[in-house]
Amino acid sequence: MDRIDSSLVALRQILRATEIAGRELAQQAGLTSVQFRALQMVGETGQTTAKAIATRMHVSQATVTALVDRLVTRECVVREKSLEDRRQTHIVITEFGRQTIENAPDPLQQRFVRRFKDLEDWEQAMLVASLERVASMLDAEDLPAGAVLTTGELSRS
Amino acid sequence: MDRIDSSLVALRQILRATEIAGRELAQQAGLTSVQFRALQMVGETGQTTAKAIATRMHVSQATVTALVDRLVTRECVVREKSLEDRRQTHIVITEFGRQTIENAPDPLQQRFVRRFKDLEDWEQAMLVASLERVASMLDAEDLPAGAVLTTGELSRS
DNA sequence: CGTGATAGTTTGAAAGTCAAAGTTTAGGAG
DNA sequence: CTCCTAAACTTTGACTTTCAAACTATCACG
Repeated sequence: MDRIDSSLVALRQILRATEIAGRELAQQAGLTSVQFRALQMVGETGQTTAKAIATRMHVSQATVTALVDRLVTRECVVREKSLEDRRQTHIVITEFGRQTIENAPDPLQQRFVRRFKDLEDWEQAMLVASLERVASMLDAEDLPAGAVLTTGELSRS
Repeated sequence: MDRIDSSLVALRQILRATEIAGRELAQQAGLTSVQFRALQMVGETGQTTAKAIATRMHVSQATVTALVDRLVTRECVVREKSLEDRRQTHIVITEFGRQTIENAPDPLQQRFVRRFKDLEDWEQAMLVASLERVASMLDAEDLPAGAVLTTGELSRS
């Protein structure tokens, strides 16, 4: 069955393109991709907790501590003790951090969106249906996923 | 335009599922995902050169040297000076390395393939067309990509 | 035989990652 | 009110990935 190969190859290409774009994106922003991903999360709401980042990135809290240390050094975020629950630390994005995100264009996503808009109506519908189908075939459909196209690194879980 | 969001979300889910599966896969094999990827490449043909791995993984040769060092330590591969061109070193997979690959099932890919086979003919055709379409929209269609579903980490390029 | 390009290794440094142990705070049982 | 457990975080120590730059060994060509 050759279609299986075709589909796997296409899927792999999509993954690779995203991976490479992620590198460039982060590099352009002067951060590593991991740092950039974390910063994006903070940026979504303006502030979060270390725990939330750890959970979303599937990484330990210790890792997040180290990661946030670096974002603090780069003045993209600041730590603020929570007043409600003093065990928590709010990670708050700085103006500089916000600009870093904004000034980092995502050529990959832009390209995709631009081309998607150019498609015929039925084509758009087909693509959405297909992508959702594939996601469900990977048992991915219930994973939380913001509408942001950024790959992350790997390592143990 | 809501379809754009839907498509990006689905795409992101696919990426995440792959990412997570990659971690588990490598972990099960007792290697890191980077090591596993490299081992897979060696396994494809039984042997390669450091340069080839570096090129395919988009990392520097120095990185590959370090990586291969670990695969050698774990007895998954051995280094052999090339006889034709003595500058080259062939990275050759060992029996143990081969077993490591074989014993590491890829649940994600298997799941996908299994479900893909269950689809109606027209659905398969649609999925392939859609995936290839998306790949081309990401300018990914000319990237070399084996028919293997594994994500890689990131970092600078 | 030089001389420049190629393939790899070494070295030193930054970053991501975790487990395990430690700190501080919250919240409930008594 | 006190004590104990759980939760949120940090610290420490160790490993891996990654690179740039410097170095070694070889090839290939004039």
